[in-house]
Amino acid sequence: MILIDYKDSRPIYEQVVDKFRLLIVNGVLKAEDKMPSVRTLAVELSINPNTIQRAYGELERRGYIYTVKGRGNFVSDTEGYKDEYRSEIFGRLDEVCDSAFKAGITAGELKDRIDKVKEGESDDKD
Amino acid sequence: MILIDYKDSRPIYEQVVDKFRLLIVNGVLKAEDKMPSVRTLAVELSINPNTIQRAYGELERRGYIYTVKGRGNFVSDTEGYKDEYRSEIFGRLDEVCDSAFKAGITAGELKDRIDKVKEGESDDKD
Amino acid sequence: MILIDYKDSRPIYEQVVDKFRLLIVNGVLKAEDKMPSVRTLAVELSINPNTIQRAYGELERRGYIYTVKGRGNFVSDTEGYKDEYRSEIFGRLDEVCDSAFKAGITAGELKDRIDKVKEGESDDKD
Amino acid sequence: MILIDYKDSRPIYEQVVDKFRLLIVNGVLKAEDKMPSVRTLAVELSINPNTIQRAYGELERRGYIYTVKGRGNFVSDTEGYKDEYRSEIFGRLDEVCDSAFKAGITAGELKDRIDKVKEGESDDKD
DNA sequence: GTGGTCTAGACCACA
DNA sequence: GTGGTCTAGACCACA
Repeated sequence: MILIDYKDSRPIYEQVVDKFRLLIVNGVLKAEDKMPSVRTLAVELSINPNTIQRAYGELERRGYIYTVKGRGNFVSDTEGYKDEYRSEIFGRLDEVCDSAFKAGITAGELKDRIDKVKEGESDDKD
Repeated sequence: MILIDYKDSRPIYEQVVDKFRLLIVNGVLKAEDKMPSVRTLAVELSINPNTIQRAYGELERRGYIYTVKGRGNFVSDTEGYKDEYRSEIFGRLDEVCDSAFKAGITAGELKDRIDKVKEGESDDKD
Repeated sequence: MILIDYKDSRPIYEQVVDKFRLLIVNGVLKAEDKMPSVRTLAVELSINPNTIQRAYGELERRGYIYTVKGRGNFVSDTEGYKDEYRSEIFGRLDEVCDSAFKAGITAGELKDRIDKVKEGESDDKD
Repeated sequence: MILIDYKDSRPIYEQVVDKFRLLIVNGVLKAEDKMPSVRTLAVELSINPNTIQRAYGELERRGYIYTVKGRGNFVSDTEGYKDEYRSEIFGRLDEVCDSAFKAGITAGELKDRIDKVKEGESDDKD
């Protein structure tokens, strides 16, 4: 369900947070779904439970999951977070555009690139 | 010329590297231009000279500047790096598209957004 | 009669204790009233019976209810506890005042606020 | 500067967070002041550095301090937080009033109590 | 010296 | 079994 990339310079707990966040905002994990237990996931990923704990703590703090003591962690109602995530993506796009225009790349070139990525995407599915 | 943001979580040396890199690839600093001396810049930014040294070392390692002993640091011929930087931006765009498509954002929506950013950009210049 | 909030960070048994305690000290449940049976309440709230048992044990320990073997749990004579509860509330008020004065809030501001809450209260009842 | 109460049921890291938070919102620690280093404070309080780290992380997340890598932690500009803290206190007062009115305590009794606390306060200073 | 991450392992509260 | 806290100790990046 989740894979750690040890070549990634980002800390492990952050990778775990991001992976689950994507699963949640993209609807793979749905509201009220049970998260894997801290210990289970720790064993599965060969990671220290403390590190998973930290990741789950972060996810809880950001509202993606909630904890019921003695029972485990569960996915929160996430509809609001989907919009937030869309805004975040558009924000990232804005930054790319900004850098691009400064570097003399035109809007047309950016749009062409989007089409290319879109095609690649469809190819994957075919 | 350069401003350090102490509340930015990225290390100072990295901020310095990035700022100069942008000035260079976007043509503000041109080939053979002299870089400010380590000491001067350190004083100007109230930063430890070791940190500037490290930033310059990194810029040299990546080919953006070169050192002449006893004379200082100079901007390299950067034409090649401009292409590299363009590729980097397109790479970032690819990642944004990827996230966007997974989140159900369409190519059309992305293109509309690009137009909006483009307009904002021109407004600034008017 | 009682609602559990799974997103509340407090343990479930504690929520149950507090809810009943309020019902008792505020006179909603009166001396000699029969408490719902452990099993009934467990089913009703979809909670582990052990958890209800623990809550009832705590309520008994603190004197709010008593157990008659084979017949169930009953509300104790609670007059004394009402005074105790009043003291508790005044104690909480003392703490708030303490924080308030340290933060530069005046007694007058606190009193005005009390009046506002009082008004809101009456409005609810009208 | 800070004292840990081992009889307090709240976790140590939370006590540390609260203590510093009060020092900051009540103006004892001012913007740009340097926080004690993680290690120093750990030794001083005979607490594991990890626990201090966690407390500082929480303070940073909530905006009270910021970290400069390799240099230490510093108090953020806190003017905004003072208002927030005042609101928090009034919120706590609201809850107390709520419980009080339900328990049959009158607004007048609450106000009298405030005056008493106020007097006690002044006595301390005399 | 300063903070950041992670592991190993213990102990506790809760269900 | 489930999460929460804490310690001891290591190793790393940054200034």
